[in-house]
Amino acid sequence: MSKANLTRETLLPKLAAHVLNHGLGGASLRPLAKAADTSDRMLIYHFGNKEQLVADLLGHIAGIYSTALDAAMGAERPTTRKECFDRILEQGSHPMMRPFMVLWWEIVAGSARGIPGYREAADAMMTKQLAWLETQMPEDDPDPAGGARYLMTLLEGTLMLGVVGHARTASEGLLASGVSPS
Amino acid sequence: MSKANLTRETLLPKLAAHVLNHGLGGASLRPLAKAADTSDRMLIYHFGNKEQLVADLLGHIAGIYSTALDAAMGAERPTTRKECFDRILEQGSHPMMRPFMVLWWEIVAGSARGIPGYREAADAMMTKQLAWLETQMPEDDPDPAGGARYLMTLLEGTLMLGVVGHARTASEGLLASGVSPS
DNA sequence: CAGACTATGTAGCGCTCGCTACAAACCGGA
DNA sequence: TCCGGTTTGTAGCGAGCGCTACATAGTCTG
Repeated sequence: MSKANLTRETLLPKLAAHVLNHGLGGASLRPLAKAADTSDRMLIYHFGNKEQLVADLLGHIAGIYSTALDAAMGAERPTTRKECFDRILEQGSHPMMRPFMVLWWEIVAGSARGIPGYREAADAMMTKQLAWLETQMPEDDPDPAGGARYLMTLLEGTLMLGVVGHARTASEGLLASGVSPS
Repeated sequence: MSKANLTRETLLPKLAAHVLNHGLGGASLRPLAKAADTSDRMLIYHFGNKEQLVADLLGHIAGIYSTALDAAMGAERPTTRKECFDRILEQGSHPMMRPFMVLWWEIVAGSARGIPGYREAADAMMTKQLAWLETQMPEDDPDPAGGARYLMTLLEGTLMLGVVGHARTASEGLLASGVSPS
């Protein structure tokens, strides 16, 4: 195995890939190490302890999410809030995003429980998403800032309901609200 | 220690109390047993294995939630959607509800990850909450069913944003939507 | 009272956990 | 070339995990 350049920076992408596929809470050092072609011994050496590793990993994942949003910045803006909402919801429901969404709820749960590092990562990702959403608001929207926050609240509620098998509840609610059809 | 009447039914309330204070995912048999004044040996004896214990526990907790909602059914209904939303949000934000909310996000995360038993419990709780919310809608609401679903989506989004430190984002969004002044 | 079945205590199995002790390999500068 | 620091491998520690084997106490039925 190539032992070249074993640093936090080269390890984090492989660790992130493993965590996206297998979860964060249940991840232990030895499987993580194997996923990064190294040993638990070296993970502790480079990160100090597991808590720091998880914190760094969450920061790295938040960074990935941020750059993914930057890359997804559409050229042409939607013309209505409804269109804006539908577009971002569809993007979040894309199968490619599934591992990320599964991990996301784990981060929310960790944030609620107060596990070190989780809250910060979750906050960063939401802040980024909000900023991104503001840029995606219709150009002629009377209140882009407030509208983005409103849409984001609706969006997160929709995603949560979807996760627990109540996607229909959300879509019927959105239909009644006039924000989104279907 | 009183060894009287050691059954699933007498065990579950004590187990639920422990889980509400210490989390579900990280809970292991021996601390759970101590919280219920018994031994890990007996937990396995009565539930078969840990997975079944967790499933039963989630069912029990969903039941607790359901009866709590029944008890919280207000005598006089709100007169506007905004009032309805504010009232239920305030109730959900009550400090007494905190352990339950923390556990809730763990259930959502487990549901997203597909852990057996989580999805069913989450679904049951949301279904119950929706039914409850429908009864709390203003009497003259033009579309109580759709309105309840809309408010619920907004509510869940608000709660999630609150958990990750974005309560302001949600309240500003609600302000812009006209549903809640905050 | 005999026997069967249920309920419980004690002890421990094999495993994984995060982490560490110790030594060897490597590598740059004197 | 030797030397000191950085990086890595091997082995293992103590603890906790879910779960089981085995024996025993209690209880109910015939």
